Amino acid sequence: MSKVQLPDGSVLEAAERATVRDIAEQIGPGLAKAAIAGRLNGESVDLSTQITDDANLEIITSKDDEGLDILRHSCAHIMAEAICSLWPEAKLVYGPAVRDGFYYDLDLDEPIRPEDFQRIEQKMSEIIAADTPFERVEMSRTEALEKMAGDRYKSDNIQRADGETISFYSHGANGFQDLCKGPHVPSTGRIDRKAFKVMSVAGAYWHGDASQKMLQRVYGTAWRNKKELNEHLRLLEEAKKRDHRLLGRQMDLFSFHDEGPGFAFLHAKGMIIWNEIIDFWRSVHRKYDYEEVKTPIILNEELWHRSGHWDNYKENMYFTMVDGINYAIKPMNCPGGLLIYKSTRHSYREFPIRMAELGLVHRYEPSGQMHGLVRVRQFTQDDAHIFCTPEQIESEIVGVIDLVMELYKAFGFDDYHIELSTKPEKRIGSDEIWEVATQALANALEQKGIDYQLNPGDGAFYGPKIDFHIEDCLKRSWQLGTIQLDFSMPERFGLVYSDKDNTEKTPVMIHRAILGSLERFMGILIEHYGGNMPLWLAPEQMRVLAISEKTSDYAVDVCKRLKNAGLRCGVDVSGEKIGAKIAKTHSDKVPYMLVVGPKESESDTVSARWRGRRETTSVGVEQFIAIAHAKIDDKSLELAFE
RNA sequence: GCCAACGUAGCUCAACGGUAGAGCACUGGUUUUGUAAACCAGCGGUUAAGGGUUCGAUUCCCUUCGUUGGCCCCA
Repeated sequence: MSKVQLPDGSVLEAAERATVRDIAEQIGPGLAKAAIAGRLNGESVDLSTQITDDANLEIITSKDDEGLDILRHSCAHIMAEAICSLWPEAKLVYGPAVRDGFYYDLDLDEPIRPEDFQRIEQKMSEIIAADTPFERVEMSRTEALEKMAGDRYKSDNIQRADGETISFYSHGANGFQDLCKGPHVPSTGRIDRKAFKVMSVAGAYWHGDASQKMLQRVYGTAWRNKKELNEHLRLLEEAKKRDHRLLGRQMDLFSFHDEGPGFAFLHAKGMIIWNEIIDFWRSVHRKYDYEEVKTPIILNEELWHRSGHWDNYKENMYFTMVDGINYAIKPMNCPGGLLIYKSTRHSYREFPIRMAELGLVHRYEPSGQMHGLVRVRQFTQDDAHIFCTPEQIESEIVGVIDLVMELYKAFGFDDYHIELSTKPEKRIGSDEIWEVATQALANALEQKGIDYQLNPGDGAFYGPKIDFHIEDCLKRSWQLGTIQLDFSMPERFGLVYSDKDNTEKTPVMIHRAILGSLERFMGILIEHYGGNMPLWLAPEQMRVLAISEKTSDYAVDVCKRLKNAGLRCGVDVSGEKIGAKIAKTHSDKVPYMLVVGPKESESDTVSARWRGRRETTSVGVEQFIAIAHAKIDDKSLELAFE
């Protein structure tokens, strides 16, 4: 007889050889029916697991996130069986649950094609309909290795598994079995036949190692019921509409061409957004006491040998030759900044020197990496290099974090995560220096009370870094800002300053970018707003729409007055009907539509409606100008007035 | 870079071994319009590029380039 404590604190007596399922039944038949697995002393287990001792137990249903994960993981097994029955030569590698679904990696020479998905789904449906139980078999590691001898993937998985007990799960009439630590749903029928879908297939390296064989990774999605699946599919469709690549074309902001893969062409409207971002960026940097510099794009190759880029970054660089001399196209701005520093003598009294640069860099990216504006081969970094004394490091980093927060907040980004990346394999500088630098970054984060994720081995080659990441509409994570501490570069370049005691010392250098790449930032921003840019960023802030050509003159006049007031105003005096003009303006995502007819013409007003709203508001022209200016100055996200 | 798919008019997509089509956009005309798309006509393509198979290729095969989804990397 064991005592089982439930999450609410109550204690149940468990009968001899009682299973998790039995306890669920003791609690209530409804729960027993909904149960998927249990959490026994904090560990996830099958419903069939026996309770042998006093324990804490929680029943997991599909309502729990973990329950959903288990459901998806079981669905991955079902898909694996389906695929193996269609392609008996397929070797299974690894199939976990992931966000929104699951995948299974397979070694199979014949490519699985999207046309095959329906066949796979059909097979999965049959397996689910058969509703056979998932059965767990345990054995020792040695036995498991023997059992899987000849299967390099499963043998490898066994060797990597924790603990000495290795488990297999089987289900289905044909005895499909797979190495797995579980837990699983009690039987295949617990998956909703109408709530899963095979989504895509892609290549994936074994162990993520590019030198290993490429496997086929089949992605699927699975939900509690059909309604949730449909909602998920709908959200994917919605996300596609927010894709900056699509909006960039629709809104005429930028384009890409075969003549320059990975090099963005910014159109006139895109440049308006670009310049607004930069104007704001400059104003904030002035406030934080930064100076701005500009360094050349092409510099002698020798400089890059000195900086360590040649040894550590050559594969990502472009080179050129002029007058028989080798030059490199800069992939980073730091060496140029160092030369500026060196061009005059420096005293500790000047420190910290905060030298910002909107620097255009080129980095060679393998062709499969490019992605709209967020992954390009040429981009503008909102870079800065801070030269300071060791004592100033922490306060400078805190200052940069404050600046990051202020900039992100203005764009409405509250949802980002921070990573601290440490010493990589390819690096310059001593271990001791790395330790000090890494600690300084960690201290600053802790001082600000910021949660962060540790990324061992992911630092830049010259120092550890703090990165700021944000997600795009398809939930892909992108790095924006970065703060990198560097003790090595100043030494390599022989940077010095005169200290209080009149000795020469080497300054510390902090590299930082906040928006990261302006191209990427703009791409993320477009998705963030779904193309509906706030007034201060909108390429066309308002458009005057004439009811008919009879009021064209007034419309043109109003537009002119708004332009003279510094507003970005357009006018539509075409022969279209007013309904068509409104529809067009709306699809162009213009914040304000100002309709004018004879009535407005007489009273010097406009009939205003704003993006997303059908009602109109009559407002005087001068009054509207004042309202618009106020909203632009506030960087307001809200268009409504009245 | 690797695996897979895709590339047809400015955009979104048809046609799939037998003369390449539609909607939107654009141009001209009719309409003079009161709040989410009036009507008519016209313009627009060596079907990404190159090679091969074939009487004939947009369609089948190969190569290159580009794009998309992943993997590995990264701002």
